[in-house]
Amino acid sequence: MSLMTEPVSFDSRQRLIRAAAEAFMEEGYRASIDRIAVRAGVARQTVYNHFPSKDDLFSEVARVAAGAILVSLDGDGIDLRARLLRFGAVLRQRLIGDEGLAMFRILSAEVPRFPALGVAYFDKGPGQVVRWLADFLGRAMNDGLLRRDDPQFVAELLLSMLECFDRTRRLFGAPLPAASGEAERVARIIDCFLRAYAPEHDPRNLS
Amino acid sequence: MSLMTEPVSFDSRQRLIRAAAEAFMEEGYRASIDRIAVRAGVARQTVYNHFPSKDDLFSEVARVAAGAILVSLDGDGIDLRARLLRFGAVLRQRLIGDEGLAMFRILSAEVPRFPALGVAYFDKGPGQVVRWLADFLGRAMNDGLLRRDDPQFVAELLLSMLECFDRTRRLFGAPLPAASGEAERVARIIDCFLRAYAPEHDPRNLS
DNA sequence: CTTGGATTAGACTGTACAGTCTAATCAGCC
DNA sequence: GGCTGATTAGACTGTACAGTCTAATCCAAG
Repeated sequence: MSLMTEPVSFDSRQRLIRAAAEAFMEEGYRASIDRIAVRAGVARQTVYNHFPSKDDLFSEVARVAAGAILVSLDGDGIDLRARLLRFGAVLRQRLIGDEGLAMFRILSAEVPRFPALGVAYFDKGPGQVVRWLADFLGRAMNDGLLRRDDPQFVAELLLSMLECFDRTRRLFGAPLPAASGEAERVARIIDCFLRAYAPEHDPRNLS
Repeated sequence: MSLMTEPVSFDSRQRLIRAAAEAFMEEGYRASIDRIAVRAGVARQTVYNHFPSKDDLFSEVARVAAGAILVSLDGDGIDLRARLLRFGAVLRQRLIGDEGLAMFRILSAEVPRFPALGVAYFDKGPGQVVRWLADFLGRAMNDGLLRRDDPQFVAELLLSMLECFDRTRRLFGAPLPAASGEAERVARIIDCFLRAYAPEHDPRNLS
């Protein structure tokens, strides 16, 4: 998590942001400027040289964090299921990994005091993932690989399926369901999704 | 916010808990004992007559909140789809309604400081809903109304589908997808679920 | 009326913190 | 060397707050 010590004051700004992120993730907004400064190996005044206030530092941390949850859908040449499996596995790391979880905690808690920040974060982070996924799924529908439906809705549905209650569980510190490894869980979810969105070719269809 | 003035000191404990819940939902853990007391129409010392510390008051609020998110699956006599629709609609009120959202925000943020509380909340609230739903779905599987699978997994999957990214969206203050009313959204989700979990060979359970 | 438990306002303590200010120091660069 | 801008430690201010204490007051039940 922490970078090895670089030449002090190479770029204290980056180290500050990183240290602040860690501190906020551990302590929430309670993390004091002093502790953040110590963590960054920097004087308190230096913090204020870079950021006018704690709120500004926090906003900067959130901005960086938004980029950190992006998951691409790269993977030409492999089939739909394999691509979704890969996507799902990475997405779940982002959603229920320690770092993503901690960021989610503090951001969702503080958003009421930073409304604009909340929207911006959503838009550059989770919202962006939805857009990419919707785009991807829309193309798969056009290729006849998936049942036709509103891609945005389907993307959101798939994302929540992948989350599969595990984020809630982990947020409250409840143990994850004993069973089977991550990979298997992702596979079960994706297969369930593909069953629901199989192309309509076969005789019976509802709609 | 305030209930009509009851005979003062009828049961200041209940009024305190309610006031504290409102204050915590608005301000997070920042809500001060003083403001909570004012809100309850009570002296600060009275708060300490009932709860040894702010943390204890907070824990009590969380305990009450856990019970408030429960959703039953009552509804004998109507078919599976109708029951799920009803369940889904109520569940979504709990998940993405203002109150549930605010509680989720503060609880998930504070859980790291109250690990036992987090687990207890999960167990009496969300965890209980999962158990009920798993039980219900398990019975539907036995009745041949649903494809056979691990009921716990399916319950969790259905819950996350119902949440459908809307909680995340609302947590960050992003607008809900313009489209169609709640009822239609629930129906789309439930129908998608029923498609994925139609009995394997004889799909005969939609209205 | 009297008594006892709950309640009240308000003063008080100690702590944590954001943010400012200053004077000294360090770094690279001419 | 000497200049410049960033950095440093530490003192300082003002505020918010949890929690305690006290002395007065209310209220219900005997």
